[in-house]
Amino acid sequence: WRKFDEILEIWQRLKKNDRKPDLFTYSSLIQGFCKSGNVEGALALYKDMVESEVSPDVVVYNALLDGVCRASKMKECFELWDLMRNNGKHNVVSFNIMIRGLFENQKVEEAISMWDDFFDKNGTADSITYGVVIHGLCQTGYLNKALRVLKEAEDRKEKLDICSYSSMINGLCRDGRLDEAISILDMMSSHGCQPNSHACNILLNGLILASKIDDAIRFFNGMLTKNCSPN
RNA sequence: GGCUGACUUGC
Repeated sequence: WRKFDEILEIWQRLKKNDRKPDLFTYSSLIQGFCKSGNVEGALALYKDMVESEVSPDVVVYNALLDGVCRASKMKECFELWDLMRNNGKHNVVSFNIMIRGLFENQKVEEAISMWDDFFDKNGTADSITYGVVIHGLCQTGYLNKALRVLKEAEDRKEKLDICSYSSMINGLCRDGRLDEAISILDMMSSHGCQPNSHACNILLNGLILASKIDDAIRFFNGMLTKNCSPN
């Protein structure tokens, strides 16, 4: 809160001295407001920036989009999204934020269709897109669809990273599909992603909670010989 | 110089 007052003071001094905040000033402040939960403040800054004829770029829009999603302001979210599409101010990060936001706000159908659209239109998914989609699908019970997304990405040799795999493993464990979880973990390094201790711990925990103690011990012994040593 | 994803266990 002290920092917040300091920022306000600096801001007022900036404005009083006729120093124009530039794109990056606005961008940093908007992000800061969003991250501290003050989306209204961020939107006010956005308005101020437009009035001052500093044109918001895709990073500013993305920060706002993420802010409204986290604040569950879905009406504002869709409005902003339309604006971004109409102005061509969106990129893969925008899609990642949107898909995550839709899943987080129980708009599962919308999240899935946004992903399908993106995918069909040859939007280039990055490893974060896969992480968001797989995590979202697992959290909402669409395990098989998540598995399909993962396998298809593997087949196309697309970038899947540790977050996609650990989400998938976590989802399978929580659904009691432990054998599949084990096989995903066993196979991931052959697809270019080394398991880390976080991923191994998720699986170990799943095995133990399911009382599969023998499997847990076998897996633990196997860890010692793989790249993921226990922490 | 500014934007997005896994959260196991313990604390």
